[in-house]
Amino acid sequence: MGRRKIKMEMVQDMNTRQVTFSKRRTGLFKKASELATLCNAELGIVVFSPGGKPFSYGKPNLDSVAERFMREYDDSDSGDEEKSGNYRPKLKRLSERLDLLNQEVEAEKERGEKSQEKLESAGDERFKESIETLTLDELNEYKDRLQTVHGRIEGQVNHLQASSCLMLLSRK
Amino acid sequence: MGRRKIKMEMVQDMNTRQVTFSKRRTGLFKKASELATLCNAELGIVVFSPGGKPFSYGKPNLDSVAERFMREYDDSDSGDEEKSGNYRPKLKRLSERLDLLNQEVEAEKERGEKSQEKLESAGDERFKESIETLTLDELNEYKDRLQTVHGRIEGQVNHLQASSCLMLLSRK
DNA sequence: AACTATTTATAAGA
DNA sequence: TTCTTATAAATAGTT
Repeated sequence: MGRRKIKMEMVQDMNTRQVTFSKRRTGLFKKASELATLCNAELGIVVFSPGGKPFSYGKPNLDSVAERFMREYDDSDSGDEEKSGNYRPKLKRLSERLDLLNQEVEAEKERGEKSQEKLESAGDERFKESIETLTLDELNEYKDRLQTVHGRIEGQVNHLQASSCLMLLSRK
Repeated sequence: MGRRKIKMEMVQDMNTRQVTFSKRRTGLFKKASELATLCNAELGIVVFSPGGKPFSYGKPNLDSVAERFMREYDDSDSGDEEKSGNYRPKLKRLSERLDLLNQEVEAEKERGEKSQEKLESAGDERFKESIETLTLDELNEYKDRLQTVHGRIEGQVNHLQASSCLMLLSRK
């Protein structure tokens, strides 16, 4: 892909290696961006340079999450103990978010069961009552809530995913 | 980079999009592999296909990095009780709860599908009876909307499953 | 940083 | 799906 074909092994010369890294990292992120755009795909990349510096790319928002994570992580640069301790509040926050999600799902389950019951009874005796409006409204409402909850869960899971991936990858 | 230059926007045709995704994902991972090899860099990539399926590449690999990450907490014997005993179980619990959430959403999805079936059968009955055509129109219109919503929810659930796969990848 | 000679990736087509 | 190939794109070595 250049003046000459090169062997697929670590570039020996440090300078050349750094240049190669820089060029190819740019190329990789561009490819990633194109894949994301063309295929409407979500993706995240974290790369550590030979010098150990982290670079990241993400669509839609891994970058911001990565930056935030790195910033928080780098803030505690005064020692190993503090660094290790820094994970706890983060994990606690993740845990709390999951608790909230659990509560939402529980509540939704209950609502769903009630809707289901009403729907079933209405289905059985649909000419005895004016189920057309009742069922429509209630189902509609239920559907909306379901969609909302699912959307929220998706968002939260994406955050969890991004955070946990970055935690893992940035440990080196 | 092919017979023709293409616009950098989402490929409209679903089939073509899938093919493009497959080809370019392969290309991206190859580039990543080369970058890692040539520059002795560590990196991780996670991509979600348009259908929400996860693909990942990592050097050395996401699993081993994850295991090392966990092992560091297991091996920490600083006498700090919070540190030595807490993190791994905590992360594991997060993963497990994520699994549960996934199951909950699956259940919700099923419930929604049953509701739709009921609604459809109700619509059929009404058609047979030829009563209250206005309501029948409303029902059919609603059915269309419901199907749209179902499609969206299904996509979200796929995404959630993909995300939780990632969490599973990073636990152990 | 730019520049090109080449290699590599890939969009269409088979 | 997998292969082929004309063409676009990336990049190794150079300036």
